[in-house]
Amino acid sequence: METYKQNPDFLNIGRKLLDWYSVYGRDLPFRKTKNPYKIWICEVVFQQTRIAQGMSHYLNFIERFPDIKSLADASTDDVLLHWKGLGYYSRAMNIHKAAKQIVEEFNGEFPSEYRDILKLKGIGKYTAAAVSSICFGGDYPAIDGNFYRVISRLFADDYDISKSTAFQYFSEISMKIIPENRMGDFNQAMMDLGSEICKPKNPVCIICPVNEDCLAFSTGKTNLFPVKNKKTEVKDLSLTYYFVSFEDKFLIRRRGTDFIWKNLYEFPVSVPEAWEQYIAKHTNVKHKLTHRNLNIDIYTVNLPHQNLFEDFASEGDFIISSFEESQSKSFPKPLENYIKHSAVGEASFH
DNA sequence: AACTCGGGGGA
DNA sequence: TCCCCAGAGTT
Repeated sequence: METYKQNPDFLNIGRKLLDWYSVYGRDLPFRKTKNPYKIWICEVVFQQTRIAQGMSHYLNFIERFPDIKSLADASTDDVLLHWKGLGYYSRAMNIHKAAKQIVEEFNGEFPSEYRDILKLKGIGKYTAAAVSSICFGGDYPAIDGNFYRVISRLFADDYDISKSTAFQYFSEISMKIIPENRMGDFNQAMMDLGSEICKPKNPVCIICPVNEDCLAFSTGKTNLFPVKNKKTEVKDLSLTYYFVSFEDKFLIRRRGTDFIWKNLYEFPVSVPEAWEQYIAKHTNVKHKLTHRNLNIDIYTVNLPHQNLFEDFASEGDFIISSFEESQSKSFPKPLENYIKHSAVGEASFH
């Protein structure tokens, strides 16, 4: 579809968006700074994450790790702890690695060139463009979900945004409507318009600053854009855990770097058959993720002797943890919830 | 180019 | 239920 090429005034659309942003832009904590470290962290926190959901994590993260060096010097557990419950945990590991990368390769100073920013672990085209444009005046459009939606509706463009070529496609279109030297503000204007006005469902077109220019609106077809053909399959996943405890301690172990919940902690996934007699309770936890329906069985194992507990721990390389100690580690959400509501957890509250 | 990685919220 | 959210890494 070539409709957008017939639009009479691309630049005027960009100016309207900037004017709207200067008045109605959201007042967010990271809007008051051009500190590339803070902009970087916020961009990664809010990848595939709503502002309301990630805000407390962002604030806590920045408070605990106020600069690149403090992050580079931190432990894996400490970094993951501040990412606890946020999901997509490789983001935290990548941020940690990138901080070390900046210390080693860029003398501890956040790189100012787009190409250098792009070299950092966990920073892709979108985040590099956002940091570059907001902090260093780089001329790169930050093409994200908001961007796809706004542009595809403006020009009623049915290009499939789930295709890997969509980034390049929408990048070229967007360059036609962006005023010179205002890329940072423009990128943030797109984010706010997409979040507040041009929402995925029920967009508030009546107060949109560019509704006169929007082909999807004028034809009453905003619900048809953007076009996204790829459908994600939801799979079932069953897990079994054993909450092995003795007095107020229980066993935990760090997960591997494969599959889900990379580097987070979990309970033992098996116990000796002879321990059948010590299984006291069975809890079934159902947990929904984006691409998975989780079905988790958790068996409570109360051991009668401390030596059984300690032998099993040392053989299986488990950590004997108290409730308090577990609070300094990052668990998958359903296991976190289980610990919180377990007898061990409740006992520790009193 | 397709697949994988969490969790929460809105409709 | 289904879809989406300030996407990136791996294969």
